Amino acid sequence: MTRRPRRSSGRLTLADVAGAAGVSPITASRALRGERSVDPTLAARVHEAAERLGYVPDPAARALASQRSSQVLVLVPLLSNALFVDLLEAVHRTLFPEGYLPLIGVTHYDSAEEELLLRTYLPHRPAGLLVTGFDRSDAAHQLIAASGVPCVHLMETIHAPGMACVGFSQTDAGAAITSHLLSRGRRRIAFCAAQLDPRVLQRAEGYRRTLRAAGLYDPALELLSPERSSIALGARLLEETLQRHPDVDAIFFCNDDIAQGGLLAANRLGLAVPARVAIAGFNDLAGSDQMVPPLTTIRTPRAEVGRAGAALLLGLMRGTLTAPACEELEYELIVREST
Amino acid sequence: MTRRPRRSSGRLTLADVAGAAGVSPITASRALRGERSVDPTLAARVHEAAERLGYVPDPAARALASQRSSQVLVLVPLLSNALFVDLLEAVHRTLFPEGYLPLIGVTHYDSAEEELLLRTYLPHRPAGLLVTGFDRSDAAHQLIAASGVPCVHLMETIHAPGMACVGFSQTDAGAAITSHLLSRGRRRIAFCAAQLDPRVLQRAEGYRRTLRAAGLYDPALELLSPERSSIALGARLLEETLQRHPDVDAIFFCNDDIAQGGLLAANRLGLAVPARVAIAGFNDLAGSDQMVPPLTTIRTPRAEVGRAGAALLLGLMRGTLTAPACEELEYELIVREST
DNA sequence: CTGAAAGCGCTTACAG
DNA sequence: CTGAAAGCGCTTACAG
Repeated sequence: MTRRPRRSSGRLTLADVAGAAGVSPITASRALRGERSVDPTLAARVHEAAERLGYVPDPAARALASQRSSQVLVLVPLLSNALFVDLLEAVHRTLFPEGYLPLIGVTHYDSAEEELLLRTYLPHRPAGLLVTGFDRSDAAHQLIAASGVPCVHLMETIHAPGMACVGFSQTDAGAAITSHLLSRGRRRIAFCAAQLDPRVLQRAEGYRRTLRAAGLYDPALELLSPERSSIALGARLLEETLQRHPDVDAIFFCNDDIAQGGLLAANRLGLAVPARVAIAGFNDLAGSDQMVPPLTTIRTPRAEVGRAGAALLLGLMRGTLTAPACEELEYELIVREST
Repeated sequence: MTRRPRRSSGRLTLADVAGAAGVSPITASRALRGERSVDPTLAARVHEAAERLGYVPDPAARALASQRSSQVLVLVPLLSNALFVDLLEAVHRTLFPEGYLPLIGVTHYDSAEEELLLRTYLPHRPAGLLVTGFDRSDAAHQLIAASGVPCVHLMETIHAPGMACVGFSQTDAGAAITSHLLSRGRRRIAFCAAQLDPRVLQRAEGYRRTLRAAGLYDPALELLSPERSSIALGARLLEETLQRHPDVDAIFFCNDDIAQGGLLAANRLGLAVPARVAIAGFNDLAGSDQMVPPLTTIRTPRAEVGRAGAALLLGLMRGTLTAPACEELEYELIVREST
């Protein structure tokens, strides 16, 4: 019956485990963290004691002493785009089993919000950082660099030494679906976009490049809305496009949600798809295969981006990977009946 | 030019601020935390110094010393249901400005996963806990209770003293939409459901109660699938229902995503909605108003649940609220052209 | 209202 | 390979 210390939290500590195992706390600490400079017999005794007592290390104490927490900050623009949900799921599946805790931050495509999230979370000394794309404020860049926290950029690729990233070519993917529309004999191909984040603009570039090469580029056929992407907006974009340019015979929507909205508007207006107008989307989101007719789109490798990005970060955090790498993944054209 | 201490992290500490303000670290700590037992003049000097130096408290040190972090663990079943995204957004908007950091955990409707998340995050000593519903393993319940962390239950209400919750009556809402279908003259009303989580089963109860009261309940018209809810599944459920029971004249889908899928299937099959079959959903998710025809549904107050739940938790965490309360919010029947 | 001391539960850095 | 000491940067508990 020992007297309770003045400020004990009642929590089981490393000292308890060490005592039970008959070693010093430092040895127990080393054994539990898997440092291999520990006698296997002692290590086994420590593990057995920890197991038996139900010991769980205190993350706060660990973070304070080591200047590194086990959390990984993941910054995504939005949760309402299923794309990022798939990404986050893959990140979680990769990081969590390895002992890292993903911490989701939502920026709403707003660089001030992103900066605030960084300012708020960086003092927690996350073990790693996963961010979407490259487009952020200078202050945000500096915060990340100054923190020294390993960082991987997701969804886009770039050719810059020292930058770690995993993504795919948004531009090429935009070009691929435009080429597909051309191959279907379409000549007046419109581009409807929302949000206008960097990746959407890259898809626009792919569209322009392809149509210019075919001598069919007409800037008037681009309808770019800064509004948030939504099914309702897609409907409006289709209506507006066809009203202004009745000769349009195909529309490439920058994202499946507005494409679905456009398709539903066509259904409502009694416009035959693809006979009157072909419709293509981007991302292959849930429901696109259930539209009437099913939607042609680009299947983007977001789960793979999440997995590979997290794996890359794992290497950086553990120091097993020294040079930051950039991985470019494949997308896939999914041709369905809407084109 | 002081010599750098052995293990300094280079970080600005409370002692630096205190030194600059000419007070002791404890006084600086108290001033910064807004304790009011501090001379206003000194407090101002501390704030000024902190501001000038750009001091940011170390969350790990704070958590270790106070046995409480500023994170709030929020457990939701899924991120792929827009319902929970809206909930999380509202929680973030309420908690973040008050200095609390929401930490999202996804359970996938799996009690083992929920338990693991709890075991993993509870040692971080979150300031509060927000969980979805009441249905969890005994072990999970005990973990929560033993942690002593204030907890608010979201989305459902219950009559149990000591339980804090914010939700609405899923049963009544299910009854309301069923009544609406009856009022439209429908007599063979089917219920199609997926996921079968507690809240879906409560909606089923509302459906049964209403049809029994009308003398029109037929258990054969319930199609309950344990699969995850999806647009594709909704299509299958509609097809199966109408094939087995050609006399069905209305379907109440337990969630808008399967309702949208059912509606699209009806479009595909050329079934007139609502003439041949009326279709109703639940939750009023994005796109439901854009369907052809637009979908009748129940608008659930998930953002309000998130806001009120977080506000309740705030009171509990700060001790300004002593008795846990239960708040029941309103849902709204949205009648569109599909019924 | 203010402060010197102790402590939160770990890990680092230094010895051996 | 192992350990005693010191330290991470705060807050609590006790005095005054």
